[in-house]
Amino acid sequence: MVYTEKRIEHALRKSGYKVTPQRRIIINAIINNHEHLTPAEIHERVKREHLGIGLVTVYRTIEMLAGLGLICEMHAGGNCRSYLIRRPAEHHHHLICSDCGTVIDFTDCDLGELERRLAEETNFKISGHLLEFVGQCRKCREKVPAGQGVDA
Amino acid sequence: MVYTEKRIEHALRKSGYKVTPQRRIIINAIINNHEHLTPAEIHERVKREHLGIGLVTVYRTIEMLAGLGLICEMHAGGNCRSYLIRRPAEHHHHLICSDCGTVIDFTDCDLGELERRLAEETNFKISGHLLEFVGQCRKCREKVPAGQGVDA
DNA sequence: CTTATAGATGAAAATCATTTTCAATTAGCA
DNA sequence: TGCTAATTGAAAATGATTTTCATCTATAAG
Repeated sequence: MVYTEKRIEHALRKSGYKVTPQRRIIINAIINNHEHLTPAEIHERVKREHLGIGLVTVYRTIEMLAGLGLICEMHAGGNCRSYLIRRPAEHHHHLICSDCGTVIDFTDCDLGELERRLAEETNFKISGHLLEFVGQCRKCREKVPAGQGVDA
Repeated sequence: MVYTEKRIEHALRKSGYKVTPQRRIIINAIINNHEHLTPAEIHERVKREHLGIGLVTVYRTIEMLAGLGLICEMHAGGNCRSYLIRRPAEHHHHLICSDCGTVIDFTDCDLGELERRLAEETNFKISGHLLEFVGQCRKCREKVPAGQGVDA
């Protein structure tokens, strides 16, 4: 299932939110981008279309969209600043290039067995998980002269 | 392998860092704590022993320790503020209670097969991964009257 | 045991991300 | 069309983190 502008607008209305031009522009900026963006980066892009949109509105819209599960956050390697990524809320994971930041999504993680065991051992009711692989994409690997070890 | 004060001090010296009383106190505060702490929380605890230690020094020490791989960061659920956790840099993962914040570590993740396949499919050189389960621990589950759905 | 010095410290200021406040505006229902 | 609650943007407030800089100190060298 792919999130189109229409579908998102419908979801907003269904939850009692108004569909404003600002929100439309912000949503489109996120939809039309295949990388993860910080709120500031989204604001950057959004301003190209409509100078007046304030960063505050970006924050507010992001919060709303995240609350509805229409976008999701990501946590790239070392630094922890929360990045946002355009993506349906479906279950998926990221493979991130530590050099250039390229993100590849994948869906199959096959953690059911581990989750079951953990739940049993710890008495937790597990509601979800975050799985991200970090590495170096081919392009970046070809750039550097020799291998550098990274540890996680 | 458990990180003792001695071992950590040795690691610092080996890397050319000086071992100061402040650093000792900060390291001990982190070692003697089994929960993840924010820099501010570490500062809290550290001040009990030595009023003079500044938050700045906590930040600087944390950065140094993280750089040496002696402590690690964690990324708890929704909000992304970087938490620090006392733990050897050995490979391990977290199971986090979304209500009370309790963290349980586990080491076996069995992602080798998936990692191999991803590497092959994407041409990435994968250097590590982040895996965190989120759920509700028994105590917190018993507190609430009925089940509330959480999605990840 | 001194001494010299690079590295470390702490206070204050600077920076940067995020949130709050509030008056003006507007989407969408009646 | 008009009403009203929701939304917006500017500015201020807040909070976390980093930088600056003068002072201090761990430690290597003598």
